Amino acid sequence: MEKINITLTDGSLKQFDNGVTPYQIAHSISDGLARNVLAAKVDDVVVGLDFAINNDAKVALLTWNEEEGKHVFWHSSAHIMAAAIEQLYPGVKFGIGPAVETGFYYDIDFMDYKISDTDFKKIEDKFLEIARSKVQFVRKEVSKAEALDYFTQKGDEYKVELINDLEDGTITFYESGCFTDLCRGPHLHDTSMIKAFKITSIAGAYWRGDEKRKQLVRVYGVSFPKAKELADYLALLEEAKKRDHRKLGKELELFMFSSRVGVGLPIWLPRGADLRARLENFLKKIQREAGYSQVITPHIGNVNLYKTSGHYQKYGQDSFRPITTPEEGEEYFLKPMNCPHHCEIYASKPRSYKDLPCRLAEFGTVYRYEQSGELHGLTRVRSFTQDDAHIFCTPEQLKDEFKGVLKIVLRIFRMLDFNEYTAQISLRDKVNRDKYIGSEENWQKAEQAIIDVAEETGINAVVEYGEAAFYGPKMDFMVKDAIGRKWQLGTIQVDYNLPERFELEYTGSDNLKHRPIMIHRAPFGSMERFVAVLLEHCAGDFPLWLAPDQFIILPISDKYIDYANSIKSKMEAKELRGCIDTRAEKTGRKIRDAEVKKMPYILLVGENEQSNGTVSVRKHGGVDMGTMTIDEFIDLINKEVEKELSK
RNA sequence: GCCGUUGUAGCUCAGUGGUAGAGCGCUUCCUUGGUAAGGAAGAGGUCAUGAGUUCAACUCUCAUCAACGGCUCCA
Repeated sequence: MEKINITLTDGSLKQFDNGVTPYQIAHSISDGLARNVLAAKVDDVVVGLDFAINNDAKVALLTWNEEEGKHVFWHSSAHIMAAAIEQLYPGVKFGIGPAVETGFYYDIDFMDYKISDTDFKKIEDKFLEIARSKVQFVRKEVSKAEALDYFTQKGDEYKVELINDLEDGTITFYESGCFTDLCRGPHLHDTSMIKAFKITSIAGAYWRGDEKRKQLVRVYGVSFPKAKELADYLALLEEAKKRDHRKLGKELELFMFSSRVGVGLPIWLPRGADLRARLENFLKKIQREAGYSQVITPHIGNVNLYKTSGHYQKYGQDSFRPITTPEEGEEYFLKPMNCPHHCEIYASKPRSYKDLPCRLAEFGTVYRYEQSGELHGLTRVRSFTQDDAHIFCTPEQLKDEFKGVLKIVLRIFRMLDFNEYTAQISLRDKVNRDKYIGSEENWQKAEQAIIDVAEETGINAVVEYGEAAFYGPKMDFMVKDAIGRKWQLGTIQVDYNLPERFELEYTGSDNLKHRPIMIHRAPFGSMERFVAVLLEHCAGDFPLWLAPDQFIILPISDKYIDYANSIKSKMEAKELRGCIDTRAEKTGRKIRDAEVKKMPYILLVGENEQSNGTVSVRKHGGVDMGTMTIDEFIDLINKEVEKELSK
């Protein structure tokens, strides 16, 4: 028998008979691995365990510990869930059923069946019944005609539609018991490893994501090789709920909503407004140092402004209705973006190349209509404040300007310990380039500049082709919230369109008129979303420089309230902020309440402290830092804030 | 906007076809205390809103509004 060379992930080389399967390889290594292996990657292609390897190859065995292993596991689970549902609801039709980040879903047309969470239990039971019976996944290559024939007969028009889009000769079915599905695979060998399953939610989902087509029922599920892992996962979800910014925002009295004010319109309460102001002031300071000028523009703008910018044509119909003046019938729009206003500022006087770059910054509140079902706490609202700025520069300056912006973004992320962000560079479609405005030369220059800057800065950015806006390439920053949803925060966008539309110019050294390039940028993205994500990130334990209260003073008894007041005044004179718990409660109680309120420093004052002019310091979390003078404590806070700000 | 779930005291939640309950919080009083809950009393609710069924609706039905989980869209 002919031998082939298999390179394993640890770099070791082993010889096997030609036609060896990943399962056999796993088995040759250890019984344990053979029991746990879910799928394999052969030369970077994920395959099933029965895949016959016919030439020298790199093989990685995938277990539950690998994302790709989990995905195969979940994808197979999706099939079993579909099988369970088909048995319980004969005649339903199936759309697609992929694995997702955590678990999987299947889009199903339930025909006349009504389905709700009361049905979950029986589907789960049926699922486990099938899984326990150790059903094998059998791969079958079929011709397009056969495939179409099968699903036409079954009456599943969704699968027929999918098959019609496929090339003949590449179509495979997977059979698991009596359920046959169109599927590229790969799959588990059999269902015996799927030990736990739960339907997590159901939702409507348009067929092929198209609002105009039929809405199917998307059934979300998650499965695990061990029952305990399911329990752990559910516990983790419970834990994550405690970090939810909507819950924390209410508890810490940072912001609120009122349906009487209007849905999706956040209201910042005093403590939240103060916190936001600290963030804004911090960024203003950085921007001042980086040569930005602060501007302020109105919350509405004449409809013609947005006709010039193009926003009206694109968003006019899907936005708040225009505001009209009673006498003249002029139309105004609530500002959906700040850029048109800033373009007007740029255009307000002649500019020389010596004036560039011109950096105009504004914490500009914008208003956008979002569908009611889309609103979500502070992360998706109808009125929000962008930490916006527009940089007008020459093509030569683009790269440095981009780099300058990126530095600000990264500094903010570093300071707030946002280590798990993802950066995405969005470039033009590689093939279809008709839809992009701006010269080929400028685009190339800008795209290259972004790539170079990312490299020089050492950030780990994913490049996505075809994701650029029609007006220019961009770089976005995404951060996950407590439940794992991704939100876009910062963005840096190059724009050739608006300078064109507003006919912006500068006089070059050649005494000719040139068109500047514009960069839109918002390091936070929006103050609302940023604070939401920050709140979830730190679970309400804000860094000291941001915390609404930096300390709370707990008098041991009301004999020491006067002393507490004198300390508070001293600290306020040094621009530290805090409060006093004057309730007639025992110290243990006051400490507990202060801990629950996430007070960074708890200062106990009683007889000892009063007679010595000191405070007893306890840090949030229970660390006793001993007794110190008030000046020492002020110094302690200042040093900590300084350290945080210099990260 | 669409699909599904939910809506009872400031918060977290019980509850029943015969016009409401707990814990926490709040108010008052007692207690004046040393590193995560001292004691007692009291106030507080058109049971989201509107219609319908019924002798009777917080409970059943429908509609509306809002919140929550998704879908299309986006900071």
